[in-house]
Amino acid sequence: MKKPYYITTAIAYTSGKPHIGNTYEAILADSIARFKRFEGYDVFFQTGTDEHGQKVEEKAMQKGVTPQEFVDGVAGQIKGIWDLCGTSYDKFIRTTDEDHTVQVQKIFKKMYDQGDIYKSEYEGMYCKPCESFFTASQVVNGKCPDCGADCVKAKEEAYFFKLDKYTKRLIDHINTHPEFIQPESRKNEMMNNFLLPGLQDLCVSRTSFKWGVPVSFDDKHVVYVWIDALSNYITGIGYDCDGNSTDLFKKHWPADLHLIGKDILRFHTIYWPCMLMALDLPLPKQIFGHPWLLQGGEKMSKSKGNVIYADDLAGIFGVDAVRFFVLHEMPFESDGTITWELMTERTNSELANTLGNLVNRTISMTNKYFGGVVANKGVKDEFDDSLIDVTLSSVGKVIKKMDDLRVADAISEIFTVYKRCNKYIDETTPWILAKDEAKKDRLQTVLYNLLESITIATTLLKNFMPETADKIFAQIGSKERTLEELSQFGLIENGLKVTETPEILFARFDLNDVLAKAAEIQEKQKREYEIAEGIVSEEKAEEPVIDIEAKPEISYDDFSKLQFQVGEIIKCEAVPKSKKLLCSQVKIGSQVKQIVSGIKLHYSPEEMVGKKVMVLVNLKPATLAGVLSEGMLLCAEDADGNLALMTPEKTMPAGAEIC
RNA sequence: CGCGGAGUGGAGCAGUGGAAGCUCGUUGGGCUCAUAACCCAAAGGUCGUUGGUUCAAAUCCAUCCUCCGCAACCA
Repeated sequence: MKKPYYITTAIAYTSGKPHIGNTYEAILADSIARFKRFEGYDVFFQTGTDEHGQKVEEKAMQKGVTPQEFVDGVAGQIKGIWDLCGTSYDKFIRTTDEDHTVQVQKIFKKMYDQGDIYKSEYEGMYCKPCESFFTASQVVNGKCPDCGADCVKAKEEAYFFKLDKYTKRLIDHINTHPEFIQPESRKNEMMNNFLLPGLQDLCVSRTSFKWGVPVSFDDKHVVYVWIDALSNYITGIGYDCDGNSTDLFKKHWPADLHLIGKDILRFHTIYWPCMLMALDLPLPKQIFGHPWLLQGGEKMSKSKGNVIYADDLAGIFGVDAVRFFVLHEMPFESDGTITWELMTERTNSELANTLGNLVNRTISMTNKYFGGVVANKGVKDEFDDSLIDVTLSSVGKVIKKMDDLRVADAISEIFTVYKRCNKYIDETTPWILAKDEAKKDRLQTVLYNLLESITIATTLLKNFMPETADKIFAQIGSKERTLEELSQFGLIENGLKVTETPEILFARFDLNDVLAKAAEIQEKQKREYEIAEGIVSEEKAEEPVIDIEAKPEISYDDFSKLQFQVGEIIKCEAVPKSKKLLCSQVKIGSQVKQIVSGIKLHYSPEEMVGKKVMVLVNLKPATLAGVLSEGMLLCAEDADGNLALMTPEKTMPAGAEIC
């Protein structure tokens, strides 16, 4: 029977589109999953989305959609990017999946029943405008770090998970399982910072927002992120709290590898193991906290407009170039860098020059000298052994590197073979052999050896760059090998025919072209961000202008007859039996006027209240739809009839004259 | 003295006690099958500072400097 292998990524939070750093994790996990399959493991690869929480609730409200609609959109976007990048997940779990939420409720209840979870109060600094709690360390001089308002000490009812009960067991486990936390340097961080000083109990429920899994026995509370999100690793493969877990779960738990960002290592190496102990489940075998991919040395952020997205990169360079970059350029322990310049340079040198050109020149020569026919004539030379040795020995080296999760080094080993092939061409000088009819068999053998080496290396490459590998096999006409076959050199059968028209695998990119495209992308991104944050209006760029019929000129005296004032809407309701009318009570100075306006299609009564608007005050009162109107609210109207109330650009008191 | 990580040729990185390496870039040369690609060679580093351990230190210890991350309910 095949040995099982269960690998997961962290589930991505659905607050927005994932950038290349998030995508890196999915691609990294994918390459490991593919390699394990290649090695003959029965692999289950799970990824997905973490969809609950306050931030999602807020973002959804901003957009005017329900949280479910919002996460459906973002989850689709995330899945789309994972798919685009060719991640071969077996399951994409969403924390809003019903089978997941049911289990989360059961897990919570079980922990509560057995005394691991208890009800208490959370005390912290509370900011009223933000409706948020902050820790003492987050608060700046007693002010809210977000909005700057004063924070007050406040209490909130909450459930807590008892961590200290399991701390000692966890410390022992970490000490006796050195491979548990990877890279090892992170282990000390966790031990010294958190475990050894002693753990505070973990807050596992909230009452301040609603978008979460409800606590089944206390509907004021929703399950807070940890129990909800972390348990995806077991619910996704069919864990059941009541003992009816699926065969899939029995086969694959404990997980072989949780692949996560280093920023959430604490949750995975401390909270998650404690939770598993409470459920009496074995701990995952290994947790790998990978470093971050940084844009030009700094963290990516939307407001800086320097976020690089996988789909933008793939649009220019192609999916496999992106996979190659993130897999090959990331250091093992420290953060890696991605810039458009680096991406261009790497793609040109490694992919276009070393690999693409090698395949292209080899096929070209085979066509030129032998009409595309491949054959091993067995005429050896002094250079052959070294080529064969480098090729065959690469297999073991790649496996060794992958065992240590050294993906970047594994890819380097494969490229060592391609480079050796290029050197072999120079050593054997096929173009000189071709001039001598007597050396034809030698020439054909040289080309055979090249194609054989390329086939072997590309079989390994397929785990990291699946599309490219398939293209190469298609062009050569050879087939990918099994792991067992990789111990032999010379499996291509005589008579194989390469393609007559080799396509360029990777075109070289001109840096200036790339930078121009990048600038375009970043400009667009910045604009989208500003629109989303309401900094600029959507129509700002290329805004259509409107021409209206000109009215006769008036004198200043004519103008001064009109009295405009700022009015504050203190009450507003729809006018019954009317399609368009809203009736507002408008505070102007010390008096309140009733004004009816035809803006119901554009403003709801609720959003009207509190607005400061421009009012024509001395208009003769009139009755509209049976309701008295003592003035007029001024609006701008565009060609489509959309209305926008005129409001003062700075805060002004009700009654201020507009002149 | 909060905790942790990092500092290696122009750039990006490997290298945890025993003759300073890799890729890119630069310079020179070779070659012409190929995507101005490929191959060879050279230049370029007091391995952050200062001290210590050792026959031997980029590597271990100490000190200092600089940068970065984390600091516990911001997912």
